[in-house]
Amino acid sequence: MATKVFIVDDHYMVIEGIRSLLQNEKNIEWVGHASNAASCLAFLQQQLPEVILMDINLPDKSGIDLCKEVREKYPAVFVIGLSTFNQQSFIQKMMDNGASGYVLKNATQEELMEAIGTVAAGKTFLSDEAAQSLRKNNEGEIPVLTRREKEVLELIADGLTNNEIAIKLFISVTTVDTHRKNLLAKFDSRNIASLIKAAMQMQLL
Amino acid sequence: MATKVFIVDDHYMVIEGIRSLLQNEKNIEWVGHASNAASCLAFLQQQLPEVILMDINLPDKSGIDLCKEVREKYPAVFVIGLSTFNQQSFIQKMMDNGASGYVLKNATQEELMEAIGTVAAGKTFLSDEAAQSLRKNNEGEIPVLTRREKEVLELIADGLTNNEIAIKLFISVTTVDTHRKNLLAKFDSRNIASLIKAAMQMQLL
DNA sequence: AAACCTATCCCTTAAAAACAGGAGATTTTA
DNA sequence: TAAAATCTCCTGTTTTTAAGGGATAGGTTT
Repeated sequence: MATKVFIVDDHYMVIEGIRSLLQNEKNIEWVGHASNAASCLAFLQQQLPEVILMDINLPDKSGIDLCKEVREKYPAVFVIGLSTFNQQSFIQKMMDNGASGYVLKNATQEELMEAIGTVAAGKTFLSDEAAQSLRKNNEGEIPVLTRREKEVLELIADGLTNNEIAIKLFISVTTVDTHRKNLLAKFDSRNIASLIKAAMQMQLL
Repeated sequence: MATKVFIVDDHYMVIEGIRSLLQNEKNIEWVGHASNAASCLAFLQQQLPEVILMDINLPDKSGIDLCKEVREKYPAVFVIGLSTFNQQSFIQKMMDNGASGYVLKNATQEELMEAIGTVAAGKTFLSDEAAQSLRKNNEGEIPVLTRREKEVLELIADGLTNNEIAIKLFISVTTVDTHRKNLLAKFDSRNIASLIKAAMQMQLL
């Protein structure tokens, strides 16, 4: 029986590329594609594929969030993350949110087929580079930030001083300072400059 | 006569996608593809296409640099930038380095065909989104930094204090301070936090 | 030769951030 | 419900930045 595969990617060229890679495979059934999270969810109400190839970068919602939502609503559907970047932070987050695999967009047809097969069988597939990336990064993990910390971080990155942030959030300057302190600790940064750089690299800003 | 088209992109899926989009077009002749800058340059020594679709992100060299090199060596070859990001800084740099057009990877077949046709005729093609992005960004242009300023900027982003930077570069703290001052002015930033964010967005770090 | 860029150095002052350490109140979660 | 997490606020001290001013010297371009 053919594995039913669905694609979510906002790049037409990538969808075409995957379609072209899979179209002659007999044990793959292409059930459709979506270019954003909303139409993906709409599709799933009608029909359930066995595997979803999901881009990390979607226009309306990040693939990381979409992955979580899909896995909660339809536990039988397996998700393979799909990304241009070989960035540990993304991979980590996708796997944390229930993805069964991760494939880079420079994957070959063989690798893609292997990934789909492995994941459809309920196992985990990580492309070589992605696996490497996961392994080596014990340090450099993405800190878990609270809502307030994220808010403060964004305002800091926008150039506001503690005082201005305090006014904006209706809290005391000392509180802002505490959040700043905790941010520095969580990122293991010496000062705001390196903190902002790290946060940007981790796509937190 | 068919337009000879060559692709440089490190993502196999994208190459497949473009190939699939163009394969039934009679006025397009697919002359080959490369997945990095080096093999692109090697190919050009053998055969010259009329149009190169060039990814911005290549493993060995940025598309921005490759574009410049190709245009200098082979002025008859027109380059269309190809990118996932609709980021003004990239577009700007590509055009500055002699690209004749810029297309996003979510372009449709029609848009891609139009781009190739326009560029092959010696004109400029910018996809709608890219054009918008170029227009609105008179402000937010990338500052021109001196060698020293770049050095200092990087050290600041790495979390060093002025004092540490001074020691590292064998210059006075006041000099570091001057560079910092000039950086803030060039980026029109209020403080280092927003400066680092801006620099990261412009891919200067 | 004059104009310009770059890098270097100096001063002052006020504001801001970093560091240290504690502590009460409210949610979340196990 | 009890423990943990989160948000809140405090008092200090020390270090670093920001922002203003100005100056000199070497090199490049025009």
